[in-house]
Amino acid sequence: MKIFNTMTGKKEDFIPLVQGKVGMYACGVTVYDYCHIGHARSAIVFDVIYRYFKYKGFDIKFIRNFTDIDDKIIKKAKEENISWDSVARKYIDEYYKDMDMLAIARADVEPKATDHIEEMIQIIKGLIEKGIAYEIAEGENKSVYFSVEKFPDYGRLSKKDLNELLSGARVDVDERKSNPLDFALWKASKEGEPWWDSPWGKGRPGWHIECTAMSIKHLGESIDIHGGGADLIFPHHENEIAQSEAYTNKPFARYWVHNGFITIDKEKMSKSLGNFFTIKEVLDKYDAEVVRLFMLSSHYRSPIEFSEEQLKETEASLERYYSTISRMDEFISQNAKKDKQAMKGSDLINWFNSIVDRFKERFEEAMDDDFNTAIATGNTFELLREINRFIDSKPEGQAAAGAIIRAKEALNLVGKVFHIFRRTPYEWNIDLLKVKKIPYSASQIQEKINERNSARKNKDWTLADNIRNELQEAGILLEDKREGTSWKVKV
RNA sequence: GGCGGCGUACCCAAGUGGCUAAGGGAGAGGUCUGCAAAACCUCGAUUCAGCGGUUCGAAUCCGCUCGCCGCCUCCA
Repeated sequence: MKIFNTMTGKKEDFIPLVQGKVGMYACGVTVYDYCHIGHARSAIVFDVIYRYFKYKGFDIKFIRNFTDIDDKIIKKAKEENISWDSVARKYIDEYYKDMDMLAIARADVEPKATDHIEEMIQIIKGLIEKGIAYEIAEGENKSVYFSVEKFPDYGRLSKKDLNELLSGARVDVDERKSNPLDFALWKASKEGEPWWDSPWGKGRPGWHIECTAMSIKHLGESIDIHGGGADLIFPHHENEIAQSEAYTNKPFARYWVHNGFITIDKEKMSKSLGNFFTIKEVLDKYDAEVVRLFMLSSHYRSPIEFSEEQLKETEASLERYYSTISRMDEFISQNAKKDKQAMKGSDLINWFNSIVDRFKERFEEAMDDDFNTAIATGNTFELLREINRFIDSKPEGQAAAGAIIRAKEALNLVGKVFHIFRRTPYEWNIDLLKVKKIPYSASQIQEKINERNSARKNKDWTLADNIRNELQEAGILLEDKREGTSWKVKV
């Protein structure tokens, strides 16, 4: 297995600290607002990485935290005139609603920063004792800063040179800090702000220290994988490394994994630019599976240009998947009971079986190569074409049905790791009726179909076509087949 | 200004030294069909931003140019 490591800028063989085990930490969200689809991407990427490690038989422990105390949360609380912790609670709830919709698995531990104040204080104390952190008085209380100059490796992850950072510094120059790049481990409480008791009086933790504390507590001093969005590389992850390694004298994380951004009109989606879509907005118009597949159809490190057009294309791809499954199911039910005498096309069946076997191998090859979900999705749609070709060649009998069953299992393998392809074609269409707000229920559609079928029996093509058109205008397509008429939602 | 990345068909997107440059969407033609849909078949980049170079051989490595983006400040 190869993983691209931000630290070295290269793909490296994945060698876990303890054989067969993986400790992985992903930086979660700051809970002060609804999540946007950039958060969704990060969540989906690490969800699939998590599921793939499990699929490969690793015993993985995955931690994803919540930053539940922070300037933005405090600001939001003031604006809405509610307490900071009710802001945090509200957006944690909303986060879970979004993630459940997107079928993101829960991490093994989902810790909150404010549940680890004591651990953070211990680490900060340790850093002060080592002379790497220092205190600054702020009235009755004190703040604590990390001295970047005391950590020689500072800048290694983000490939930044301390002097160059300084010369181009856009950071606030605080005269009391010994270096403008020094960052807060502990912030003295200002009037009206939430606070915790500490050796430095009333205050609250800085942003970066929480991840150090939670990572060490839940996974130990050294872990295998630490990740998050690429915008966390600097300063957040750089600072985490500095504090953690200065404190433990051990390597903090072996592999640094960062997902790329979502862009709108080629620009990074961000709150400040206002060019973002919330997860809720997108899920109001598109099925969650469409969003997952959309994210996975490009490599996790590439930027993804987000647009409705892209989502529609992905929706069409999924439609292709489900309509193929529908054909497969029909084929299986028609052939499963036929005896061996009825078998036709055994060479073809062998050929097809070998394609399916190769597909399974190629799936792992793709995923083993830095989680290349884009290749894997490409392969999946190639397999769909092979399946359709196989069915079109009209093989018959149990062996043919068996081959199709094996192909379905192969698709389920991808579905399991990507956590898509979870429904039956019928369920997919029922859900599409809802998401596309089509004013017909399944039973109403069936009534129309029955009505049309009697018209067809009487060769009343005008009435039959009128019914077809009526449904089509509502977004429903009818398919006449030998076995009868079925319907699906037009995408 | 410093550092990093990207530029592959109409659109999206893999491929990072060597079989015919995956796959999806859109388009054109065909088979099938009462009509349609689906599916399948065929067509579509002699070419990978441009220009040089290395090599028996490059979209893939090196250099330069052009264009775009990100980080350097909170950010998934």
